[in-house]
Amino acid sequence: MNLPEFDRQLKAIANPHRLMILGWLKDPARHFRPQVDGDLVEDGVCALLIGEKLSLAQPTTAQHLKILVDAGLLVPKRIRKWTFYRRDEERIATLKSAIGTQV
Amino acid sequence: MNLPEFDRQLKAIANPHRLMILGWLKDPARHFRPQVDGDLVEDGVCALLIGEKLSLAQPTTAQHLKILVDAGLLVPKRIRKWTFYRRDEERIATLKSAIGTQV
DNA sequence: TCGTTATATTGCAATATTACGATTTGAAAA
DNA sequence: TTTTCAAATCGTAATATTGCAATATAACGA
Repeated sequence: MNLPEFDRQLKAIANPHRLMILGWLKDPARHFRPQVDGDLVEDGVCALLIGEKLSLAQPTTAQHLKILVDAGLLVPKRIRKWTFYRRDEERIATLKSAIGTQV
Repeated sequence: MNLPEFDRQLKAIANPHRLMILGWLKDPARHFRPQVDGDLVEDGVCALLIGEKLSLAQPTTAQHLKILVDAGLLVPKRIRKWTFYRRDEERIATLKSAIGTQV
């Protein structure tokens, strides 16, 4: 893992709101109500529901989600009008492993 | 672990210079020349040597070290004129464990 | 096509972070 | 006591982060 990416990922998780997003997405069905289009687990959670739970303005939520996507920790999936977000468990596992060896 | 402290620790490690400090202090003898007062492993590494390796100005190095100490990841020890820094392996292990469960 | 809904982008303000020079403090040496 | 050296603190500049309002874009529905 190259250092710039590692650093970007560490910065991505070093924020309470983004930590909450990652936590909620571990078990979407437990934290979000069912969606019409897109399965909570298969496709991920709609940005609207995440923003609702964060109690932040829509652009701010979008910004946090972008940081997590750019860090490779979330995968976005556009379905119809919505963008659903789910964890990239493989990248997250790699990050944790890197923290284990490099910190 | 309360969230403010966890967040402070994540922010502390989310910086390339501070990551390097933590990395070097894992095996001080490998990365630093012997010191006159204070054992590299027992007492830790002198701030001067750390700053030298970072190629940063003294106040900047002191600031980085303070952030790591405030996060509980480094332990400072004043001996004579110098302050030596070593890792707090227990706190670091606790942090890694928290990342494992919360990220 | 026109209006509505969901998301993304832009621009901006407030605050935090990172860096440095200058100065102060603390301990030791002259 | 005075000087010297290591570290800490202060003040400040440059940059990054975090938040929001306004606006643009994309996708749908009438």
